[in-house]
Amino acid sequence: MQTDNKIIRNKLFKCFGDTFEKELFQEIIDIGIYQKCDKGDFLIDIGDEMTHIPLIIDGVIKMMREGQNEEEIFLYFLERGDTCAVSFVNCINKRKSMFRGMVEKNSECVLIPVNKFEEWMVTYKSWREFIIDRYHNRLIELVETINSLAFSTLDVRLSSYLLDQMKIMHNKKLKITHQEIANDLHSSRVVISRLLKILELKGQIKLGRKKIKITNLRLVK
DNA sequence: ACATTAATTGTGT
DNA sequence: ACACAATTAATGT
Repeated sequence: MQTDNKIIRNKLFKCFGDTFEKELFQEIIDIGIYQKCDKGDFLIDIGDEMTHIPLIIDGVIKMMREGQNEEEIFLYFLERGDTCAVSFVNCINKRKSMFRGMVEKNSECVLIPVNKFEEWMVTYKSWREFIIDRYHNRLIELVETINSLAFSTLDVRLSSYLLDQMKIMHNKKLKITHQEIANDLHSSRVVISRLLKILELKGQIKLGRKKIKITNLRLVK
């Protein structure tokens, strides 16, 4: 690893230590490029060439898709132990990224060059299984997103969005504005404000300026 | 500490 | 969806 130190190694081990066999883990240490990114950075943007695969060892990445206009829609989060699974296929085919990955919470990752990625697919069973497993998970998440887009009303989507945020941030207090939620869900701020108010009146959340506290939120469809 | 401004949220039509 | 009021945070003096 280029920026060598024990802390990174330990973090990496915490996330992937029992996923990968020893030799592979050592290779990751040797070859991987450590990168820190701050909130708001783009880890990957739509149209970017994929040259590396990130293994996320800390923080949260928000993946989204952009429509024709300028609007974005939230797809799913990546957290520690995850990797940008969709980029695998893009890498192999030398395609450009379909998604945008924005750093939601200060993150750290280790970048693996594509050629190593392909090599390890053949040489390491644990790598192969890891990739397939993560790809599978992404697919499930995407199907869930599609389901909710197609069949759920906005209030249900909002509730599940809040629960999602809570889970990924490991915090019941969300620092987020109504406008940001509206952008993610492809709705308008006013509508989100109203739905949030209803949730507050039901006693499921507590609203504050730039923050939402989740008290008793349940998903009832 | 106070006044001004900007950003965020609430509500009626 | 739009308009505007109300509230709160940020900044300057």
